[in-house]
Amino acid sequence: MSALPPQSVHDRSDEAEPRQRRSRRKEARPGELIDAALALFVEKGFAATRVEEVAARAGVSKGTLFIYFPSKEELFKAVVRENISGRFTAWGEELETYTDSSAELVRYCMHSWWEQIGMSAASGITKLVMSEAGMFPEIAAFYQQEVIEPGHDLLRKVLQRGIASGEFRPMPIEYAVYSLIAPMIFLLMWKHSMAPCCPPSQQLDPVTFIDTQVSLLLGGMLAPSASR
Amino acid sequence: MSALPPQSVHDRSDEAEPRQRRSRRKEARPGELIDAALALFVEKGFAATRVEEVAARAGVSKGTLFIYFPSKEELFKAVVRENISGRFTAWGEELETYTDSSAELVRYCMHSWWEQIGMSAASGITKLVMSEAGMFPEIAAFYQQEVIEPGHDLLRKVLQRGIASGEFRPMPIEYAVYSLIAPMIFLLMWKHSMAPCCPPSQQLDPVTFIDTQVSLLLGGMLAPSASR
Amino acid sequence: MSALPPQSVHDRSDEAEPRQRRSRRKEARPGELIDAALALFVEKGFAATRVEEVAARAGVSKGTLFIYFPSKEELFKAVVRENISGRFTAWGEELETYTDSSAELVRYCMHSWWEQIGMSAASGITKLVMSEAGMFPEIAAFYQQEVIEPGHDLLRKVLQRGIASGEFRPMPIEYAVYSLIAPMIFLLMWKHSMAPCCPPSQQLDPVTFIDTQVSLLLGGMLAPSASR
Amino acid sequence: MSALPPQSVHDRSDEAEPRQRRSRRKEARPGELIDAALALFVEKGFAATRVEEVAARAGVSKGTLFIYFPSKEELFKAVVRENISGRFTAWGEELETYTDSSAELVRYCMHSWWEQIGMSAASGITKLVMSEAGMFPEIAAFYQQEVIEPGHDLLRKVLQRGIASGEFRPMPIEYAVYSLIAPMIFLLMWKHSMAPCCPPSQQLDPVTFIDTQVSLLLGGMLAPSASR
DNA sequence: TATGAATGAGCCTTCATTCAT
DNA sequence: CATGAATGAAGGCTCATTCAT
Repeated sequence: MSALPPQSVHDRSDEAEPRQRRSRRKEARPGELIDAALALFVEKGFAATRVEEVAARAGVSKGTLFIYFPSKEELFKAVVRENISGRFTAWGEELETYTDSSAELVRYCMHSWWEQIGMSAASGITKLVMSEAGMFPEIAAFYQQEVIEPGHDLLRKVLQRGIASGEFRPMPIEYAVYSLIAPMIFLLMWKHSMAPCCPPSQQLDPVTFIDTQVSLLLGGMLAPSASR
Repeated sequence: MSALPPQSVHDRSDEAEPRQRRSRRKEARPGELIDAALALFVEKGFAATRVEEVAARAGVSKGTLFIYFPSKEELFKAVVRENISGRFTAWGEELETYTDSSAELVRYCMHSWWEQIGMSAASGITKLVMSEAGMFPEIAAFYQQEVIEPGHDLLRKVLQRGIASGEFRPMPIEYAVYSLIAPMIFLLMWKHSMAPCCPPSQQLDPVTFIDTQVSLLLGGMLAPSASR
Repeated sequence: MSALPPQSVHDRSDEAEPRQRRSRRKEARPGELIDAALALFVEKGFAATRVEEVAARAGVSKGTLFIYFPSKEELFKAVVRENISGRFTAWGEELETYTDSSAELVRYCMHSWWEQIGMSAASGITKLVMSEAGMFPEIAAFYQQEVIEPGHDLLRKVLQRGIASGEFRPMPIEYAVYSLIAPMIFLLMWKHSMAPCCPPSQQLDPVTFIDTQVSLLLGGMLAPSASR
Repeated sequence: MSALPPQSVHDRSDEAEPRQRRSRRKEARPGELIDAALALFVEKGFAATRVEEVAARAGVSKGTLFIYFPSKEELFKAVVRENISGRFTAWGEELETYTDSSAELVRYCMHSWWEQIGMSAASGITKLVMSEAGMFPEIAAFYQQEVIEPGHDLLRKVLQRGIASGEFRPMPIEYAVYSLIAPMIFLLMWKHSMAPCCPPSQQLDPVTFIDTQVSLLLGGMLAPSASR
């Protein structure tokens, strides 16, 4: 995990050198707007977010936003599109060369996903997409296709690897994959929905949650011979 | 309908006997409005749902809605309040008298929940609450307190029952409970968000999903001695 | 001309009895809005007229306008549609039974048109349509078809009547018709465009203008035998 | 270009020799902008024309336009000012030396006006001024003063010449002049408004129209003695 | 009590105008 | 001078809410 390529898909966090005002920013604008929009859409929902807020958060005026995005809706789509992790191919390659046990691989996948997606700002889009799916069915379908499906494929391979090696017992793969996806989706929804409204006593620690979850699931996946 | 297990929390679905139109409906109005609102809020979100639509779906005029609910926001709160299952106490009693194995109990809980909550019209409020949590933090907190917590307590007891009897191995109970909750929440979100946008090939069968999920988790919960 | 049926196509000028506020006005609203819109569109043009002004002039709020017309553009179309004179059929019948000379008939037509169209509030739509033709080609085509054409047909019949009776000499009828139309259109445009901006010394008296115009044209139309 | 009959007021149509790009164009800029603006204003109206379009059509950037014209309104005024024919003095001189009959002179004036004004790009300003008179009263008054009045004076002289020579009968001169102006204004309005929206079957041929119009009017102007 | 016409605050979007480069 | 990114006032349109009937 250490040597992995940089974090988030697009990185504009460092406002390091305030060089030439105009020209430099011009290229940065769309990204800054998308970041601002992501944060606000996730927090308040699409409808309740005013474009003026987004613009203000990106440090520009309302009009400027419309230079880069023809409408609020297109901004939304851009937010989703831009935050769709293309990391799956990288992960796919990582999987090919993985040498440890499949149980370890499952555990690694889950934690890795959390660290790279779940903890990043991009984590909000899943919540966003699920919340706004009713209003943007195409977006939801698109997300399903571009994010859920690839992730699903990756995990299927992981489980097949384990079954092929005899480490895992046979299982209904398609549903078992969802057993891995479900807690992660839950974690995201929780983080962005209930967590901010709950007292500290009821906060979930993601890493512990994932650990527990994986341990339990692996208990059901590992072949009896591979006793623990 | 009489001998059936307690259906939905409130039932106005059957327009069976059109007795006295006026009088009967008068009392039913708020409930009909809440049902209509629930359906629309879940489908389109709070902001994108017009009160006029809600009224129309309930068969009344826009003005009438405001006789029963002082504002759209209050309508929302009423929707959540009204759909909060008070079934937990009933389930609690059921648990006390349950005699089968704890593994069976877990399985029973999950399926029972799905049949009574997940499949009902009320299933949407969870999606609703999570989606709108950003806009209605009090509602989210309220939901957490009135629904999640009791459910959590119930499941905790189930697990403790298994551990106490030696059927389950020791485990971090709080997180293990979330291992049971997570897939159910995921299922709800899925049903109301992605499912309507996905091709048939990618639809989840809830029962199979729950089955697989429970089997895998139980694999991790059951004590080694209780080998399968 | 005195005994002619009522003036303007639709008459809402008399706010006589302020009976019941709500109900009575409801039916009057669209008409009041159309009248207000006509006046403002003619005066300032389509784009420079704010819907709020129209509403204010009709004595309602901005929102009310949109109850009756889905958009400013539809309001514009309604203004044109509503002001399209259906008087042509009545004139057509009048023509059939006319017994005086064709020269008199021509003169009568011109003055009659001025009194019934030119002087009415509806006179502005011609100016409006011509001014906005570039932005509303369909409207212009519609107007051409529903107003210009019927008027053209009527005048053609008048000229044919004169030629058939030998009162007029043969002439290129289509263009001769435009010789009658042109000064009337000019008069309208003038009234709504230049007149309000010109000093009194340069105002045209419509009746004198029409008189002169008709006299001159008839000079060219009358057969030589019918010497004056 | 030197020996040619006085074309349009300003001519930038021929991009013939692409000499020194920069320097030559620099001087031409305002004119190119005015031409572009004229075309667009006539086509779409003042309000519906975006300055950016004008700039683009003139091949410069939006900002450049504002170097030459302080505001869109000033651009409009410049368009009108620039297109005001100073040809009246030339025509006035032509009139002094004209030797043919006054009837011929009238005919000549009308056709000449059409060829030099009506057919040129500048023909649109009349339509423009009349359409936008409500929004730009000063412009309308200015136009009246600088264009209509001189033209009116010229035609008055023509008629007076005919009356003085006994060729024309006495007539109310001021209104008779408008009898000549009206069809020309109508023709312009028609060309720029209805014509583009009408089917070919209803197109007017300007020359035939003018011919017919003049013939008819002359019929009413010529003294009886001067029988045809 | 039920209705639905009316309201007006609010938001998205446009576009003339400015100004740093 | 030329550019085009940025601005922000203005205006079309929506919709929750009110209230006379």
